[in-house]
Amino acid sequence: MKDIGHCTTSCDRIKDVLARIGDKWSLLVIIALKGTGVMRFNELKRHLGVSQRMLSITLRELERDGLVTRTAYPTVPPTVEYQLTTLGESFGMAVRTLSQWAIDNLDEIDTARADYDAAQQNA
Amino acid sequence: MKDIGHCTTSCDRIKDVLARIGDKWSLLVIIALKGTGVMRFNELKRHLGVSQRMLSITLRELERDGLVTRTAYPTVPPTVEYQLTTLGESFGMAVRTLSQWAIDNLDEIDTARADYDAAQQNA
DNA sequence: CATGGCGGTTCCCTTTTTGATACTGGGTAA
DNA sequence: TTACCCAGTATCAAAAAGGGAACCGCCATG
Repeated sequence: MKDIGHCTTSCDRIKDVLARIGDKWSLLVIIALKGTGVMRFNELKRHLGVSQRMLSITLRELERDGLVTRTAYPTVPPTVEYQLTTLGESFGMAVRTLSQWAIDNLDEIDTARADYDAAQQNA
Repeated sequence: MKDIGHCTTSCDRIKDVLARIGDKWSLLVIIALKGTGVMRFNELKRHLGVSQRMLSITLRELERDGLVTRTAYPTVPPTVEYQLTTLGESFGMAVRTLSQWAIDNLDEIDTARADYDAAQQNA
């Protein structure tokens, strides 16, 4: 019998949502779209340095979750544009808080990490 | 020659910090400690439903990054307490924005997902 | 004619991550 | 005596994530 976490109120929901949109590429796509507004597939690919396979999967999931819209124009060569939905924008705001914190505090983390490693080496 | 992303200003830093503290267990530990104040190892383990291996790794990284403190008391059986540092508290604030968004919008994501799947099945 | 670009999908292979299990050691409760 | 608890560590197996290349149709360019 497994020990099921006693965190039914919010922990499980957070776990759920993190499992869905908490991966690296999803967050980076959201951030990119939030900054640029609308982007095409290969534009995102070059911008993020992500493989087309991962980008394809990531965008499909984000569209499925209602965070981005996909608009295809029947041109040759094909043109497909991605942009955030209202829900996606709202998520982008929350992500922005996190990424801003990251930018502001990365140096402090680096320092703490160096200190820790130095202390470990002496021990 | 690989295509190196043109996102040198903030994208790489965000990528860095997400690689460090953006994983599921780190975020959940931060949230748990933020809510409870101080917790012991097995207390966290039971609360989150995480394997001891992952919890051990996660806590060591969080301590290394200066986000949590680890205090061991030489009792028998051993007692080890974890709590957020000031930096960890500050990170907790940013995480809280994200987790609150998760709680508020998970239903909407579920709906969008169901709609998408239904539309796919008809196609 | 051959090549390249767009926006993907599919297959294969490698790397990374994660979970489960067993072990430590000493005190304490059954 | 036997079993359990805490706070881990070490090891192995399974699963997931991710990269690379090949392929699609179709048009423009060299």
